[in-house]
Amino acid sequence: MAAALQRGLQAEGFAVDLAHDGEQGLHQARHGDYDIVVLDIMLPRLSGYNVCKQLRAEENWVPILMLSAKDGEYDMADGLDLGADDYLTKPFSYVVLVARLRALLRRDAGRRPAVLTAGDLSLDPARRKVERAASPVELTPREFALLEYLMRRHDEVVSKAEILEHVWDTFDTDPNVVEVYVGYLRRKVDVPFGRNAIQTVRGAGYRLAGDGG
Amino acid sequence: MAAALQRGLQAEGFAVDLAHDGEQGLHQARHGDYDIVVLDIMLPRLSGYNVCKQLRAEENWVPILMLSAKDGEYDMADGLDLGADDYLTKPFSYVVLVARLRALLRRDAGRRPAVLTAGDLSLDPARRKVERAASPVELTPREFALLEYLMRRHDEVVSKAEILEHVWDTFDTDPNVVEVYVGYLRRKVDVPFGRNAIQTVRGAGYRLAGDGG
DNA sequence: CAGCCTTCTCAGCGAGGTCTCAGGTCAGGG
DNA sequence: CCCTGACCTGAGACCTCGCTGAGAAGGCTG
Repeated sequence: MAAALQRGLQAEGFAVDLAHDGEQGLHQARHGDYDIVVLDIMLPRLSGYNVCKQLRAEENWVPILMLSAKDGEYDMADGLDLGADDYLTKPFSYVVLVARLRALLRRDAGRRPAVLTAGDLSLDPARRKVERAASPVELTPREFALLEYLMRRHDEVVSKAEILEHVWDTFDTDPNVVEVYVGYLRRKVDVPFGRNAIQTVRGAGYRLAGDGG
Repeated sequence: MAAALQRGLQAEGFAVDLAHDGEQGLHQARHGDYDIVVLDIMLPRLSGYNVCKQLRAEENWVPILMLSAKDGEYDMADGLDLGADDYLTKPFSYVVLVARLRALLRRDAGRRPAVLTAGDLSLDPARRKVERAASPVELTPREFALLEYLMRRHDEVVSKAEILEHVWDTFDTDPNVVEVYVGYLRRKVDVPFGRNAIQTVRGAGYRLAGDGG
């Protein structure tokens, strides 16, 4: 049945990966950056039930649509309690499945956080969180705005005038304040990690290395 | 009354179908793909009570708002136990009805679990109950609304302006009132338990830690 | 009407963030 | 090798932001 679904969904325009047992599926879900997971309860090696539980325990919030036989050991309430986002019992209509998938994808499209990255440096504008090599970094609002601007233009050389305009919203301020804040940033995201992501381009401005320095 | 409601809601921009008895309503709910169902308890042929029960038994999770006379055979707890998502007793204000409908639609846009959690902090919107580490916490309506909003957006930084818009339904109020209520909340859900779930992000707003602080 | 609860305003305070300044360091050109 | 201009940085003044206690206003209940 999985193969049939795969062909059908691919014809629908989805890109589909298939896992043949729970362990493989869990591994793929962890590392594959999927938009959605379709999870059968009855799986070899590790039940869909446990795959779902495990993913949620790891704070992986990928949308999950569960499938199960009607009289299975687990019922819909269990599935939803475990953190599944939707649930279908066999036999289900293929059309219904696709409709539910689209609904889940639509729902999630709006919430998907746009996280900026440069090497092992990441910045999440919505959560206002910055991480270097998976450890959190605390920034003040001004520092955060500056880093966000540099990351949005990573690999480009950005002049102090541009920075003043976009981060400070002025143009006739002493550019030294930019130098000062670049210094603050370096001491928080580069120096403690032995990196050099924020580079000075003498006479031109600064460049944030796209590979994180 | 049903016809009056239909006209009012249509004026409000909703598309409304009307059923004249329980059996017809059940049939329409089954096949109509509605965003929400408003269900009177007292119906000819099949009570609203039984319509709700039947739909849930069929694993139809369309949001249901129940209406009933004040001293009816069934009370609010019965309705909620049956799987209704919200409940109004007659006489009710039309404005309140619309507000609840919108709240249900909004809530269901994410088909989230009925109970919001963040670590050992939990909030049940339907039952208006909050618990920290399994012990109940008493909140005023305003405090509850604020916590609910923060929990729906846990881990995100939420600005005072957003909070004012969604919890106070204004945008040009002195943001200090938010600070005051955040203070109240902390003294009820964080301080007595030695937690720090509600974090200040200076210059940006507040963040409710997803793991409960 | 009295008492209680809730909401909201206000003003003071203290921590933390921003920015200026001056002196130090460094790169590049003559 | 020295000069010059660009950049870096430590120190500190200033001031904004957020927290809090006090209390007024309004509503609900008994």
